[in-house]
Amino acid sequence: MRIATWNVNSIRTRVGRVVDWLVREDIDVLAMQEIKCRPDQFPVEAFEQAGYRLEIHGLNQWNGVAFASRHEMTDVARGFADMPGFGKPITGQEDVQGEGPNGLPLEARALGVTVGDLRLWSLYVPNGRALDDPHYAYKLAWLEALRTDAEQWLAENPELPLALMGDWNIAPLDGDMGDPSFAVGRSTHVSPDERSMFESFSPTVTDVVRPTVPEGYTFWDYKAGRFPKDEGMRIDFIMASEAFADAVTGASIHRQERTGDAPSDHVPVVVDVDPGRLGESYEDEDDLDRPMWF
DNA sequence: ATGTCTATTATTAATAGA
Repeated sequence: MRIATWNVNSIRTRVGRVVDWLVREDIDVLAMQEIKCRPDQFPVEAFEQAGYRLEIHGLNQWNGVAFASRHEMTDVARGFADMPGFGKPITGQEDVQGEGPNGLPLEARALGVTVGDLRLWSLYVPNGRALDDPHYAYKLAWLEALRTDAEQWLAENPELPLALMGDWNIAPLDGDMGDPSFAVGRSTHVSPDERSMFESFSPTVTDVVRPTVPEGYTFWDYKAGRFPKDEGMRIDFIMASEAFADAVTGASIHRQERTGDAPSDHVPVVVDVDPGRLGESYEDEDDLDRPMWF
């Protein structure tokens, strides 16, 4: 079972490339971010003809998250319970769809689905823009709410195979930052508060890609030749619970997808999961090759 | 090199966001 996350930077611009990649790489489930469209604008036919179902959460031309899956998706959640909104306070007259616990309009940044035993989230963490920008406080509050809710999901079910996948807009380690326009400790994505916030997700969820792929970026800005100079950033992550992590058999970052005609500025991040290693299969009589610590 | 992409509004040029 191959599960992936990819910030596609407009699905309408990228549909051919994304579907080709899904089929070529034999991907079962893809979490997309920055689809930049509403569901009625999403190019569903190309995915369906390739054998994928879709769940789409898009409110306007900004943000937007979605799943493409070869398998049935259930328990679809648009946003998580404590997710804050952003913008002008809602007075009741605006054309907004949803209001956060802070009374501000919700953005399309989180979509949860269940596939088999797996609980999967496609997440587009707010960028932050600048340390003194209101979007920066929003970023930290959004992440804190996500961590709070994720901790609760796992408190209710410690064996839940949960993955929080997407564009986290944080480069946790110095080696994850190769873009000289970001100063470690003094810019967004690499500030102490953002890195502390990222660290605070552990051990609830941990990075299941880095153990297999210790180095490499997932994003290169379009500007200033960042890709040819390999001045990128590692900001896309698959963060998973212990039950999920125990079933991971491999991982990869598809750097090649930053090349060629009209690439996204992000590349896909992939994990391979062995469903036989998940908790529901422990009782299977033929599952005798499972690790003995189960 | 205020560097490049995207989408929208309004009309082939401007704006805004990342």
